[in-house]
Amino acid sequence: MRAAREESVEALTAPAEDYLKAIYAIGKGSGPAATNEIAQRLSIAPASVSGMVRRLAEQGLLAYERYHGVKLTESGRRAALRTLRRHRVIEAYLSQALGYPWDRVHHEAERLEHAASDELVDRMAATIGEPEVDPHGAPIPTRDGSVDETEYTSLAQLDAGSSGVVVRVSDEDPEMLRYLAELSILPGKKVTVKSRAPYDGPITLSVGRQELSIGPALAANVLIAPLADRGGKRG
Amino acid sequence: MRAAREESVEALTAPAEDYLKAIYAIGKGSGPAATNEIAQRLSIAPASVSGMVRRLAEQGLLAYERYHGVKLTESGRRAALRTLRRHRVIEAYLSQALGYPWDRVHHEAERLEHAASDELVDRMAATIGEPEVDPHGAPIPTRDGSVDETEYTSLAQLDAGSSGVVVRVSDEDPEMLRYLAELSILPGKKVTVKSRAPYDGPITLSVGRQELSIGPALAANVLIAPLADRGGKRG
DNA sequence: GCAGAAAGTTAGGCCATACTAACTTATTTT
DNA sequence: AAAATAAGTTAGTATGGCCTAACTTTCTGC
Repeated sequence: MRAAREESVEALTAPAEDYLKAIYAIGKGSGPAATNEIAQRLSIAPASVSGMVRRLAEQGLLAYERYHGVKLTESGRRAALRTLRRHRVIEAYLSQALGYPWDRVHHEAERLEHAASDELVDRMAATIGEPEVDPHGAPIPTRDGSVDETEYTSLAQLDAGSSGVVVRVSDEDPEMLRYLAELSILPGKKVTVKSRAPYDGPITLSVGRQELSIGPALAANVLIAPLADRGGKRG
Repeated sequence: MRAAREESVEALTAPAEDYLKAIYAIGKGSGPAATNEIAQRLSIAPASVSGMVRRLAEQGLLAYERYHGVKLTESGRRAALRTLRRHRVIEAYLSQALGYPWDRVHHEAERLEHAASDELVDRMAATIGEPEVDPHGAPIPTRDGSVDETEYTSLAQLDAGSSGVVVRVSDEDPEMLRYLAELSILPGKKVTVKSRAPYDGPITLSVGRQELSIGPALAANVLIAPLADRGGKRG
């Protein structure tokens, strides 16, 4: 068995790190990822994915079976989490230490995550008090590669009458983030679903003292930790 | 004349930025740079430089005459200064805001300078009070592209009996930086040359209360703003 | 002013990463 | 289970950035 030789510690290129992150996100850490899905997430042609995936598999980062998608190996998973940690620590640092607006930290972190050393990232984390989540509520992997992988319900799935605390919003679309901030739908806020119109209609909810209505597409981007039903209509 | 089309605002690649920085450093901002010198500074083969230099010239960043070296165009100079500003602001920020050790800020900044946005760099600069020099004493270009290009004397050129203030030390060699720090030869310190042994022999100087001897190779890496001669032996 | 040395360039490769077009395999539908 | 569709791969090409080897130009020393 000489496979171990392939897993040498060459530094990963920026595109390689992006592939691993994408595959991690698609498979929620351990599941398989389809070629087309990777391509779509990275905005590249599916044909390009085949080639890159082969190279990453040769490096021992992916388990790849032709025509059947890929999965991260243990070493691939570690690499993905390392990048994810960098990304999220950088986001948190930009936001907390430099007053960077929350709708733009993601974009900046996308580039910095490939350039920042682990030492820098650790110093950033220490400086802002070892945060556990990034500004959008995404959990920050620890130095040794563990993460909270709890899966939350999205606001779009919450029944009328239910309440919950916003734990996380998706981070990529600046415009959406600005809108959510305007509505004060932010991590930590308590929301209650008042009603849901049928046929993918608007969802009415209360956040703090406000009452507002949002579409299901937006609601799907808001993850919730449900609270006990406050005893209203059910099912 | 359609040459202007070539000068479009495509983002520069990291290697391109490195070439421009090197050419700037060699030509002190405006002079010509020889192929071999660029190659040496970037640790690549001279043949590789020819190719890259052609591409950069096509983009309007360099004035290139085959067999006669290159010079930065105005647009190339601006690009070089933009990168230099990023580099030095990042160094200053790492040092002041994150307690990064001064012998390692250069290395970290070398990668971050290609990834950090102008906005980030401006925020960093603002956060640490718009510094004018980096931790090694190198002047930081302003947002609008001006720099102090004063040329200082090196400690190796200072006559016995002369004094001066250390304004800058070269930043690339961590070991050297640690040694200089140990000797307390740091920007801002006053030094006086006590004596110089002939045939490139050691230079004896006083720094604060200490008296010490260094070789000319090291002394050449320390730039000095001379003070009035304190009236000793001359010539 | 010419020979040899030094400097610089071209030629021909290589690798990573992307692309399109054409083909193959897998899945779904009927 | 055959046909249609979707998903995935291969083939061939491009580009940026690097390499070595071989060639050309420029400079230097007599």
